[in-house]
Amino acid sequence: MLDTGRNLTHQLTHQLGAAIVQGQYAIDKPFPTEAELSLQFNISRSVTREAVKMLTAKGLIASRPRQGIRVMPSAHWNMFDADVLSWTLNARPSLELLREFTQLRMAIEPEAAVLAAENNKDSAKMKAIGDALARMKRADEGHDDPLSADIEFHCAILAAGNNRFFFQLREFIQVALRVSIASTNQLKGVLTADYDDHKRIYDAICAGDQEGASKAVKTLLQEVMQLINVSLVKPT
Amino acid sequence: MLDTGRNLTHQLTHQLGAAIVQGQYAIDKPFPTEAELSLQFNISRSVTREAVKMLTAKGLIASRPRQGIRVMPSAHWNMFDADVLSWTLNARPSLELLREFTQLRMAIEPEAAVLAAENNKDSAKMKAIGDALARMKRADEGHDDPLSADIEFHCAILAAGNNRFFFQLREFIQVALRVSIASTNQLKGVLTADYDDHKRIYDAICAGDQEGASKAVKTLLQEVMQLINVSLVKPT
DNA sequence: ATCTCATAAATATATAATATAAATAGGCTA
DNA sequence: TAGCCTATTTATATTATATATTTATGAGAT
Repeated sequence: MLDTGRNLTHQLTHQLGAAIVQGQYAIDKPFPTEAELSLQFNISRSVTREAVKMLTAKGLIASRPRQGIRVMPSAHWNMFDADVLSWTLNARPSLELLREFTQLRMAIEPEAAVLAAENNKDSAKMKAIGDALARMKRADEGHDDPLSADIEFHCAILAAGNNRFFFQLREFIQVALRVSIASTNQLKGVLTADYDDHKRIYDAICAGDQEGASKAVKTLLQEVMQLINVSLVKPT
Repeated sequence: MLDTGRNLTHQLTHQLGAAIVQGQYAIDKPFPTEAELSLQFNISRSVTREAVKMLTAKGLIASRPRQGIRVMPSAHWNMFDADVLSWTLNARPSLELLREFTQLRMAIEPEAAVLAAENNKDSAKMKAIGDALARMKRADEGHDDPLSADIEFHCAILAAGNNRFFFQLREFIQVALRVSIASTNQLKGVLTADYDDHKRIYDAICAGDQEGASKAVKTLLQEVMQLINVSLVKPT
């Protein structure tokens, strides 16, 4: 136990973070004090405090003298933090959460494609999208990992828009796609996303066709959403 | 110095976080070591380490033995963390960043309105939107704060959609709207946003008119964007 | 009885001293 | 030149102790 990660603080952070997100410490039930955690994990007080501070920074807990540490309501958790997201997806790999994630994608990605199309003069960024598309083709022929190629394609679009907020969402999308698909491999269809659908997006962006790019992304995501909804109604 | 915030660790975290985001520590220039920071702020090693861990959790820095602490490239900063966002906006209250933020809103908020319209049976959440709208009317007559009412309205829509990710964005939108408008009060027009524009959004959501709700939000945000673009081209 | 104020207890906060481990740079050897 | 020591730097980790903050308790006054 406690031996994944770079150092003790990180290990404890991940262990506690995962446990909290998993609901192991209910919001009303008492959370262990610093002293108890140190004892329980056989670890020094400083390490415990540092881990507590990291989880505090991510919005999972808060601590005050005399009151101890308490778990914050999940509304306060920073879901856009890659760690928190990955703990959440691993703890409860529910189709419901996957649906919510896809709804977010349906907001973000069409607009990201619009921004990319607006910025289609930046040849380096266009090339990055094209390269990812090429990887997808190679993956179709069995010479590359289809999931990685797919993720890279969507991230390249997010990066192409000259917008720091969209750029930042790459890691988020990356983690969510990888984790959620890994844990719900029943949705195999998402993996083998059509090359042609993606090529349509790429072509529209390169042509500077904002409306077309947006539409093409929406079409793709609606297919994903439909798959999820079918699975939600009639779970296998 | 160092007396805002709950405890020493938080104070140091905010001070260093703001300084980093402000570019006070360039990414290539050496960052002070733990020992130097402790000396410089006349503070114990533990407090320094805890602050470093909090900033690490937010993606601003990373630390390794022998190498010390280094500032991460800004692409790695967790911009969706309320602290990081507020430091950034306060450090560089640029119209450019405001434009990027509004582009993000144009992705998020129309879809949020769609989800809210989809979920229009939840009377408590509909009431929350209605209450915020009422506050806006009162603000128009000078009996309430127009900015707070405006923010509350948009956050109520984000909360109405039964989607954890959109819900999480409330704090983000809240901070960004408050800070950016506070520092760019030249855009007074954003403050006195038309009551009628907002009422149209509310009505469409209540009626379950997804398309109409989306359109109404887009119209509102396009006005904001136009104002920003005008200011960007011809700064006052 | 109820209110107020002092006291006590619990817990995080903060400091300090010391030891260990990891990573790098530089020099040494082959 | 390549590979291997060795020294050094720096974060990492432990431990002991002291302080501050908040809540609960109880005594005394009204």
